[in-house]
Amino acid sequence: MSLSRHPGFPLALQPCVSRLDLGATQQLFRAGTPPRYIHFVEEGAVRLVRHGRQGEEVVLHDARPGEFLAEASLDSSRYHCDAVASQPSVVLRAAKADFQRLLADDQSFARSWMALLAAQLRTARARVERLSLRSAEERVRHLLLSEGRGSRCELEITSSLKDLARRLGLTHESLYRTLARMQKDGVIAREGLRLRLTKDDDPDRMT
Amino acid sequence: MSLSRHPGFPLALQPCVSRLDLGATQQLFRAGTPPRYIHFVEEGAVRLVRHGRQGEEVVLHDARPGEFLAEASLDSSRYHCDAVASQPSVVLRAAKADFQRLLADDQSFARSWMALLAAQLRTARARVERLSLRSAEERVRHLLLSEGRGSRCELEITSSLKDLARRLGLTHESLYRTLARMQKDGVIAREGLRLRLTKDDDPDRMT
DNA sequence: CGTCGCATTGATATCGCTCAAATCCGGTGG
DNA sequence: CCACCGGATTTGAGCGATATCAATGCGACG
Repeated sequence: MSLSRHPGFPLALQPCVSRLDLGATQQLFRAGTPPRYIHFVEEGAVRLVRHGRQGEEVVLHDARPGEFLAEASLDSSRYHCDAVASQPSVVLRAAKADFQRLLADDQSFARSWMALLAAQLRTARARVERLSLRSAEERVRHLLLSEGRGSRCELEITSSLKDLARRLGLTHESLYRTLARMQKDGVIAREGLRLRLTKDDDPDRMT
Repeated sequence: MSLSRHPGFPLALQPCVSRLDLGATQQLFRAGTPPRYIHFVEEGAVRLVRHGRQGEEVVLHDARPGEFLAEASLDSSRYHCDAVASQPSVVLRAAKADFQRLLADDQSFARSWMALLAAQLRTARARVERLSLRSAEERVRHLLLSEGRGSRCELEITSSLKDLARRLGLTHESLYRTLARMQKDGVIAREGLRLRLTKDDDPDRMT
């Protein structure tokens, strides 16, 4: 089997792996079913969603190339969410048993796996904190300050602004208006999908 | 040393642990310094804060009892944020070296550590999902459905309703009103701090 | 008692949601 | 090459849910 590799995919796991090609909106697994594989996004994007009563969907996570899927479900008996490709995607998968054997046998693999879990936990908690903010502008600022790079907190939006709005718990209209207002007020600068804070004039600076 | 235990704290780690009492606003560690301990909140609350250039602070997370602090710092050479007690708190800590030795030597501890990370990841994502709901009533229903016990999703509130409101991303006034309305409408029943759903005429309930 | 914090309810303001419409842009087919 | 289409982006108007401000009752605690 020809297995082209993403750099983030563990070498040790490659012998056990198989590939899946998913069309957009194609489902990978479903909430309530028992997990039998560990999945890895090689190309595209796979969305973890849960559905409310009226069919409203909540995006728990949008996994991009280089990420594992539903790490949290590995040791539970059922998936707690649906996984759907949000665009044509390529996914690698390995049997759960193979993965667990590797965790037990390969010390360094286990370490990097724990690091990965911890990193995802951090970002999830940052998101909780972000969604606790009441105003749209504060959420945008929080996003830039916590995920932006460099002294200006520059951030390249990888998805559409519409998708970003949903991740921020806003409607896309609100996000558009908020970004426009922040830009007009000189708080941020925008070049296409690249955002950054503009203000570095420290009001408390003496002399 | 008398080491009273939070149920979430791993048994195997207890011999290496020491306690810290923190006053409100007392700092536990600082961004940029190398991590030397793993921390666990036993009582109170510890806030992870990152500072912008004008001293504006962004709360990345407010760690409550039963949570580890900055688990991801195990692999990085420096903390990426400050940790400050937001109220008088009790924190357990173990030397990073002890912790890592235990992870490497004790297979079952490593497994339970990964399970703990995964469980915390799940609850964090459940909170993200909850905060993505737009109405106060939906958030309360989500809380009961995802954390309640039994067929009626009974839930005992351990903190004050005021604190609960903050975890739900609401003001306490809104929560009071919402609970009162849901009770009047017969959606929930309330006995003090015990809540439960009264009717389950929900056709597509998940569980 | 007096004080402090939680719980509760009322009145009003405000921000984001909803519905609606115009524009832009990339892709697609004639 | 151009007309058309669908989705993203943007702006407008109005409404409603939640925040905000305010007042009161209540229980704990010194």
